[in-house]
Amino acid sequence: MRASDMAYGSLRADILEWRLPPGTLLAEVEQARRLGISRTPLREALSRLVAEGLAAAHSGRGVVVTAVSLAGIADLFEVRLPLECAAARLAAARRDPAAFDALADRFEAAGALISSGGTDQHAYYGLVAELDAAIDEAAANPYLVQAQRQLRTHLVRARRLARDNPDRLLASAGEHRQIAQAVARGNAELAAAAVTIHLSNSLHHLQASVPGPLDA
Amino acid sequence: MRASDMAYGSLRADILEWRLPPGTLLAEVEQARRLGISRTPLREALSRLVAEGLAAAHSGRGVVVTAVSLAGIADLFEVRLPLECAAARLAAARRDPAAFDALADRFEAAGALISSGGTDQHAYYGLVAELDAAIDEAAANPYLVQAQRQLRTHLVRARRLARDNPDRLLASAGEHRQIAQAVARGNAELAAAAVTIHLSNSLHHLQASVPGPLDA
DNA sequence: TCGGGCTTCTCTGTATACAGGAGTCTGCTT
DNA sequence: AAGCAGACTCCTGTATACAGAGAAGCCCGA
Repeated sequence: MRASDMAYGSLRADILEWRLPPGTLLAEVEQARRLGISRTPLREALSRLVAEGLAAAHSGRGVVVTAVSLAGIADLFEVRLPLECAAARLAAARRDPAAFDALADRFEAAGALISSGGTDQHAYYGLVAELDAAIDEAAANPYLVQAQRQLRTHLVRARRLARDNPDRLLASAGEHRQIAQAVARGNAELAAAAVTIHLSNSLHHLQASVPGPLDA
Repeated sequence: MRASDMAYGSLRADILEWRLPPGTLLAEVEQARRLGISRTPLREALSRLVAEGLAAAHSGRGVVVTAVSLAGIADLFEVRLPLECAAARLAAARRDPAAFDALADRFEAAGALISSGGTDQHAYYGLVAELDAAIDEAAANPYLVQAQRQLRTHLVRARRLARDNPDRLLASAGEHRQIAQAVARGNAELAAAAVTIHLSNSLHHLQASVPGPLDA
């Protein structure tokens, strides 16, 4: 493992999990010392974060962790909607039915688990990530995967703006189950519709649960 | 201007204009000497190219300019279609009518110029880039702009696979005029339809004019 | 003659040293 | 007291030196 890859992964995780909140100044010498590496690989990691949009080069003063705002989330979903729909359509056309049937079953089980109160949020988001990965794999389009990766990165950070309650998690599980089922059946339009519903509900929940625009 | 920015721009232009054809090995010391800079800023430029998908890190042997294939172009357009449609819809909703009316007029003039034989391909592609930029600006969505920038980068390279003939250029000018007009009128669905037609024709032309899959 | 292993060489990955510039603080002037 | 100018300081941007890893070539053995 290269030191720059390690630094990139570490910083990226720290930003995504809000250990490095928006507005944090990432000084080169400080971060290099913190991670136990030299400035050279750290600079490469920082440039990758900047390219990804997780940090911005604050001219002359180093790079700063970018802000997350309500307006930004709306923009994010404006792009996610057509892209996720396209991915779902392609996946429906090229999928392996068994894989998505299995995912649909697991979302049904997750829904039952949530209703019974045994909510494991971390595990649930892992399952969502599995569905995303399965759709990406079925869509088999590297350009699509790259674009999705960028957007999902920002989504992970935006999630922390909202308090996830069991009701929303239960509804989300049902929506994801619908998506997986539609893809499993090879019904592209149904899959796109299910994605549209899910993203619409997801955005609405996010906007409703954030008190005001949070800049930092 | 930073040396790394200069190197990035120079290498990017060289790759896009096929002065560095697919498969070219970009050795650090060689390129650094060619550009008259040190390895440090050159490495930053290379990492940006890799992140952009224009080059790939060939483990242990440096980075190599990525290939352009027919299958890759089909993938590219699979993503471009929903994204350009979304951009056109947003632009139609938020546009400044005068700007797009002016662009429509310029495409009409460009069409007349092409029919009369005075084709200036370079200037025409510049006009297309202006329309793209105007749509981006009107859509006012940074995530969309970033995704589009990535895709259009690869498109520029793919264009060189096809021989542009005056007939196709004339048709393209008409299609772009339709897009600009639809956006100017604020008709989102019409704009999306015009984009769909243009991309479909564009892809068909590309696929028809390439003899076989070109890997390198 | 062909294949495998070893050696060597080159190239990447990393660390560090140096220079230029931007920001800030302080002191002076009005 | 407030504003401006100058200098200082820290931080980024760049160059270079060094080490380790991978690849290629060569030699030896079968």
